[in-house]
Amino acid sequence: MSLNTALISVDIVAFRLVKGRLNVLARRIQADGNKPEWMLPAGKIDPVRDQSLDDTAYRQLELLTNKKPGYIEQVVTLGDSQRDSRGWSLTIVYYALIDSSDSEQLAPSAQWLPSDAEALKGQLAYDHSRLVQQALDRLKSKIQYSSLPVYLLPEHFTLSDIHGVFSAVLDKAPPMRSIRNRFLQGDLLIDTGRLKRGSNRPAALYKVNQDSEAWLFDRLYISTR
Amino acid sequence: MSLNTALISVDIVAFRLVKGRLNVLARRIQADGNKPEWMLPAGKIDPVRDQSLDDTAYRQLELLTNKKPGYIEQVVTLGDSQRDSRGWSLTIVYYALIDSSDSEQLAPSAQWLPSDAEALKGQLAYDHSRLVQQALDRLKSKIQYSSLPVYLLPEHFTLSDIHGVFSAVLDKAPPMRSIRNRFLQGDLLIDTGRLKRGSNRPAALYKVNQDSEAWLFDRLYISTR
DNA sequence: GTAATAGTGTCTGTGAGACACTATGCC
DNA sequence: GGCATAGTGTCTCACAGACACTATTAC
Repeated sequence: MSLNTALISVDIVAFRLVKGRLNVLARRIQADGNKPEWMLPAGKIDPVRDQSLDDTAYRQLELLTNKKPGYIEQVVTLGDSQRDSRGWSLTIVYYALIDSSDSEQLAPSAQWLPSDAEALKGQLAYDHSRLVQQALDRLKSKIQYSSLPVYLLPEHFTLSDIHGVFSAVLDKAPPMRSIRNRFLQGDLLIDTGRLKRGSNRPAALYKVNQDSEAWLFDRLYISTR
Repeated sequence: MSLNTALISVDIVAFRLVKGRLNVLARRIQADGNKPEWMLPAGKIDPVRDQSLDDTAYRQLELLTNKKPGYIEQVVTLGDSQRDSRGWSLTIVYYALIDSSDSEQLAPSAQWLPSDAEALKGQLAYDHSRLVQQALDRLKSKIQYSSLPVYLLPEHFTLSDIHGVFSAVLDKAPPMRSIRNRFLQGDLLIDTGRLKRGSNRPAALYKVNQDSEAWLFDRLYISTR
């Protein structure tokens, strides 16, 4: 049996908005020569500390970010004989959405990299740019019929901020009218009563209603396809 | 490290319509005393024969059905320290849709069991009834916005047969009018020109357009929620 | 006041659902 | 012919999208 536990890992694609752009969390690795110098947060299952795979994902991620992400979801498990030269390998891929609050305590070895597909290909080791692509595909799909956008925003945000999430993830966004209608229906958001003041008319600041889980709508936005 | 490869398995929840009811494929195990006597098709990765996890799933399933299923999809990977008394275990769960053609060559140890949740709890060993539930949840959800129903039908089928799939899976179905509008749009189905004759007006027989993959629609049926 | 962004009113389009209707087979 | 199931016509409803409109702030 050439499959051993050294080749089982949980890899996390953590997304975050940095200056309005979608970024991916990466960890520096010892660069030897021309090799790419980054990898995704990843690690082995700790049979003692981890009660479940979700625990493994949370633990790996928190090692770098020092806080619990607002949303994680398993994407897929990949296993094949090609990806690792040592033989059969098994990778459970997660993605995580990190809220873009100001305070952040990243580990020194960690850094946010723009999620641009081409750039990542040159920067990420192993087949990690492919894992990012798969996680991104899922995010791009799910953002269109769920409340996921709010998990990329800070605690308090405006409806325009949601528009910004769509732009960052999909490079296009539904009209504000549609975002408004969708996100203000139900008990999804709570109006904090506070306003975001800028150079123009202030916008209402909302926060997530913690009573409600990530919500699934029953239609896709069409303008984003 | 108490996690070893003996505890990695690929488990398949294969669905099929038997006399209009949703069934799940099970394999007989040596019953010792009062224990349940069935388990899901499952097995280990064969690092030599399997190029990928999908291969493992296909191989395990074909051992029992002797034919390739029309549709498989990975549901989730479960890992925790509770499910197997020997320690940490990892299970990659797939579901498969088997077309309900007449000819079938089941292995002697295999049998179709009604997918009724309560009944399965008493019949399936380990936590397999929970795996069925998770696969069924996915199927119930996805059937509402995809062309999956056709993968549970024989090669030639009528639009009423699709209605029957919804009834079997969800215990309710969209109106025929809606099924018609949805499934006859695009190039999803091909009218074979043949008719299914019964005691009443014959129905047009359709087949799947092999050019088109499993199709995703952009709205859920509402009557099925 | 003007500029700029927030937010509303309302019309159109699409597809699900309701339901009455017609069509075509078996007996 | 009657009956049963197949299939159509068409109205309503819900929600995405388009777009003109009003509202509220900074300056």
